[in-house]
Amino acid sequence: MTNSITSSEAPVRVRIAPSPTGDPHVGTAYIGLINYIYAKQRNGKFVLRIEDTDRARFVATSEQMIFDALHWLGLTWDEGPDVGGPYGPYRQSERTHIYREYVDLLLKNGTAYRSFETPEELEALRQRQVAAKLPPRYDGAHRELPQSQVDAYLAEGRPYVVRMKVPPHPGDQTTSTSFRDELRGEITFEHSNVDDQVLMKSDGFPTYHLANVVDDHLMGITDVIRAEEWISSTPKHVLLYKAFGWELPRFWHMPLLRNLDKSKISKRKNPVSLVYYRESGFLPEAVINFLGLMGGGMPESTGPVAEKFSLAEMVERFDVKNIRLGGPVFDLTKLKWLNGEYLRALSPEAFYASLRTNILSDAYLSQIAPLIQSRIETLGQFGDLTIFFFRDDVMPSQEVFLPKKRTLEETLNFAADQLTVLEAADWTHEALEPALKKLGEEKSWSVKENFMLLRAIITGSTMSPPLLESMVVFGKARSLDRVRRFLDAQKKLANTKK
RNA sequence: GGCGUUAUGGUGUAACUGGUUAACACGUCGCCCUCUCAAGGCGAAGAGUCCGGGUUCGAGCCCCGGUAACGCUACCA
Repeated sequence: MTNSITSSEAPVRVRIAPSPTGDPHVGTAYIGLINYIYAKQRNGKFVLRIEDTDRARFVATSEQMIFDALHWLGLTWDEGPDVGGPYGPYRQSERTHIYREYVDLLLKNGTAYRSFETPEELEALRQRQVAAKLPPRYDGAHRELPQSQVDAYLAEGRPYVVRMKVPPHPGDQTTSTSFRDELRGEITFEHSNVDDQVLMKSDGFPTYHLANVVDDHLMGITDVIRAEEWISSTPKHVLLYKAFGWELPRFWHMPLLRNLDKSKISKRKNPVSLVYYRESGFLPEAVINFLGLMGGGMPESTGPVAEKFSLAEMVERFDVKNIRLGGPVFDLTKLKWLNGEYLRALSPEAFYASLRTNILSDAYLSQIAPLIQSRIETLGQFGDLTIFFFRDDVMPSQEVFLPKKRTLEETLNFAADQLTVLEAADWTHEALEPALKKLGEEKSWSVKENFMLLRAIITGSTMSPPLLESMVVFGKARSLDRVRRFLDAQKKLANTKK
């Protein structure tokens, strides 16, 4: 079967739909950039929608950080939770009544069903399938549950999820779904490879798949431009559009940004937080320019000049036809060069102003000053104690970070544990202290050893202003990156010694 | 394992509807400039286009078959 394509006359409406689960991600900026350009070039609308349906991973401060980061890059949206618009609300947690309504629709027309298994039962099923070398998939046990049974379960208040009934079924005998990816052509999936996806979780929140399709339709989205990782999910989405009887948007799947080793870009191997880039002193122009280099899109470039362009120039000259599908490596080396180019191009006044707003801001310095006031005898010593706030290459030697009574291996393992704790923690003194101490107790590391190791990693020294206060001022993104870079460097060191 | 996607120097990209020794940028190395380090200038090395077939006078571009990498395979997005 082939599905019809949205008529090209419809006014273009695109969107990005980040999840507020942590720091704003460089991948969000990348997809945001492409969407922004696409909309601007066609006089379309660019929508920002917050996909906060995952309660477990929700981070309260994340949404504002996403707004700030995108604004920092100069990407502005026409509709969104903060600016409103005719298709709101733009926060999925405020639309749950809508999803419920549409799920009922599917339940009624026989394209979805309730499934009453517990997570444990599903896990057991999965284990059995994996053991038998079968593809792990829902077995459809509750697909055709008798109505009496469903009513009985419902009456006893048994929790359930709603699943999509992937054809073939009485209302739809098709065995495969094809859709057009605008960058790749037709892609086909056999239904035997499409799982009966959960559409609504037992907590009443929709999954991405349901919320996404419902919102895209209700918000009049004409072009879904998203990352390649969604290709495998697209048949589910197409099936949903079909179940609702809705017209399909165009699908564009952009290549995935990669680490140096070609895996999907990840915080373990690359700074991915936009906050990190801002706080480390990258200019938004450079970041945008660099992102624009990823995956092509700009016309043939054969000179040093052609590789440097502004957001406005991208809107002018970017062409989706030029997009390359190989996953581009997000290589900091080139970004740094580009950033240097932009820095050098600044007037001395602008450069100084940038320094003052980004690195030497009053806000930042006034937080640092109290940390060292009682620790210095002349103002001239300010730099001695605070240099780690302003350096990029802090890397303690083994004699600095390794506790006397610990082996290298257990120390690095503990540092990795610290990283895990820090990643999950709210970035306040009140939250960090107990979290770290708890870890120390669990692993039998004294408070002194515990904090000293982290101090060494963050400050590069065994002597510093109060650690936790310093980390709070230094910021989560950069602190975490410092720990990750430390672990990474130690790992490489160990490998070269072998 | 299954399904899907992708494949040009170390990295990002270029190469008109197949047409000369595969181009540019980053990085690397060398030289110049210079009190140092950058920046800047000049130059060099580095791919024969994942592999194997085929079509063609001619293939990075077309066809077939492999391989590898990556993604998905959650009541995460």
